Amino acid sequence: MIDLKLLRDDPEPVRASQRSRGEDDGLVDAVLDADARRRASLLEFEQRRSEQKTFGKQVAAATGAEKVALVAQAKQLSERVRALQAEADAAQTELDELLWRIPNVVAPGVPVGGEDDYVELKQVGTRRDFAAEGFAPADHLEIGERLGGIDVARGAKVSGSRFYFLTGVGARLELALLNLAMDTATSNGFTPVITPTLVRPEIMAGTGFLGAHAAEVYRLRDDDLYLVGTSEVALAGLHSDEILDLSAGPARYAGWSACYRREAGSHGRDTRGIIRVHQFHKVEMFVYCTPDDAAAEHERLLGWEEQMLAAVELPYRVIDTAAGDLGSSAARKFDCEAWLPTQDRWLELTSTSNCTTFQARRLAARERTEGGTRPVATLNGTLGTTRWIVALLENHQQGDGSVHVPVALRPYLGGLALLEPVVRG
RNA sequence: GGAGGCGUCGCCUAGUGGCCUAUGGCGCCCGCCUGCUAAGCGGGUUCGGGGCUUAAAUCCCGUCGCGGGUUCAAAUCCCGCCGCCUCCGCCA
Repeated sequence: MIDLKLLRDDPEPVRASQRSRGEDDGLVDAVLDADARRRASLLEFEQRRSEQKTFGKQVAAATGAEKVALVAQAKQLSERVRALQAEADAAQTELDELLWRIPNVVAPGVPVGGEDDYVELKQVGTRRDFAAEGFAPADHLEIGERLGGIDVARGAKVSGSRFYFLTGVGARLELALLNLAMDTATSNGFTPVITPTLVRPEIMAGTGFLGAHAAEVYRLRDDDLYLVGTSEVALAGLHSDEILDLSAGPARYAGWSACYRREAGSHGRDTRGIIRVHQFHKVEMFVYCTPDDAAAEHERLLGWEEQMLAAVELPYRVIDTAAGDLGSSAARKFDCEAWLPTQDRWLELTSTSNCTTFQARRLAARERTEGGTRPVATLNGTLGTTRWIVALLENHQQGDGSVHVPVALRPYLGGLALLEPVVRG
C-alpha cells in the first residue's frame, strides 16, 4: 500500500509513477475524495462519542424519574453515533478498496515503458561459439531426455501440459542446484526456511499478487487458500503484524518451496520443455530492512544472485526492468538472464525486487522509531529454480551428448564431473 | 470429524453490564540514591488515528483474538469466525 499521508500532502509523485507504468492516474483523485469524506465523518463521530461517555456517567449516577429522562436523551445521542460510525466505516471500506489498487511508487531512475523498454546494465561471461566447436547445440529437452532426466510426455499424461517429471540425473541436478543455492545463502548470513505453500487470502493480497496478476494464482475455493507462486509470499507473511528489531541489521531469509503458477496469459509461449511450467522449485532470498537501507540491500541481493550464476558457470546479462513491467509491489527490479544458445536469446533466471514499504505497509511489518513505529522495507531475489536446469544443460553440453558439471555443483552430485546419456526403457 | 476448555499491554495476571479513563506483578526504559555490583526510591512502558506545537508533553477517538448483535451503556451478555490446549475418532 502506498503512504496515504504522502499522497495527501503531495499526490504528484504518485500520479507521475502511475503514468510511468502506463496506467491511469485517476485512482489518485478517487482515493483523496474517499479519504476526505472518511475524515469528515470521523471528526463528528469522535465528538459525539465523547459526549456519549460523559452522558453514560450521569445515567449511571442518576435514579428514578431523572434517570428515565436521561436514558431517553442518551438514546438519541446513541443513534447519531451509530449513524456516524456507519458513514465512516463505509468511506473507510471504499478508501481501502481504492488504495489497495494503486501499485507501488516507481523508484527514481527506473526506465519508463513496458516489457521491451528495459535497460541492459551489463553482460558477464562468454557465450560459446558452437559453430566453431563443430556441432549444432541440442535444446534442453533433447539433452534432458538423452540423459534420462526430463520426461514431459508422462508429465502431461499424469497432470496435463506444462507438467513434467524430473527423473534420475534430472532430479539429482535440481536437488544439487537448490542445495548449492541454500548453502550459498546460508554462508552469506541468511536463515534457511522451508515455507508453507498454501496461504490465506490476506497474506496473498498483502504481497501484491492479487493485483494485476491475480489470474496467475491458483486458488482453492473450498478452503479459501491460495497456492503460492513463490516462497516470497509466505516469507512476507512471516513477520506480518509484528514489530521487528532491525538494529542488528537486516533480517535475511532463504526460502525453499514448490511454486505454482497458472500461466493463464501465456498460451503458446515457451511450450516446449520445462522453461515455463505450472509447478517448480525455487530458493528465494527475502529481506526485511530499514527503508533507508533498501536500495543498498537491493544491490547486495543482485550481487548474491550473480555469485550463484558465476558458480554454475553461466553467461548472463543484468537488466533494469522498465516501470510497466514491475508488478504491483516493486519499486525497482533487476533481472539476470542467462544465454539460451538454441533460441538465440536471453532467458530470465533471477529477479530481484525492492518493494520498499509497499508490502510491509499492507502486512503491518514495522520497526520501532523514536516517534512510534514505521513500516520496514522488504526485498526479494531468486537464487535458484528448476528453470536453471534449462540453461545448465544447453550451455554445458558437449559434442558427444554429455554435459559438463560446473565445479561448484559436483560436491552435490557425489563428485560427478560429467552427465552422460543413458539408454531409456 | 466429535466433545470440552481458553484467548486482556513483551510475559504473567485482576476483572461476571455503569465507580474500567482496564488492576497488580515481572521484564524493560529514564531519573535519584549508593566505593562497584545488587538492593531501594520515584516516574514511564499496547497499538492505530487525530488535534496542538519549531519539537515534545498535556489532550481527543478507537483498540481486551476478529466480525456482527442486544443495550441509553459491553472486556463483561448473545451469534458467527479464527487461533491455541486437552480428550476421542481417522490418517501420511
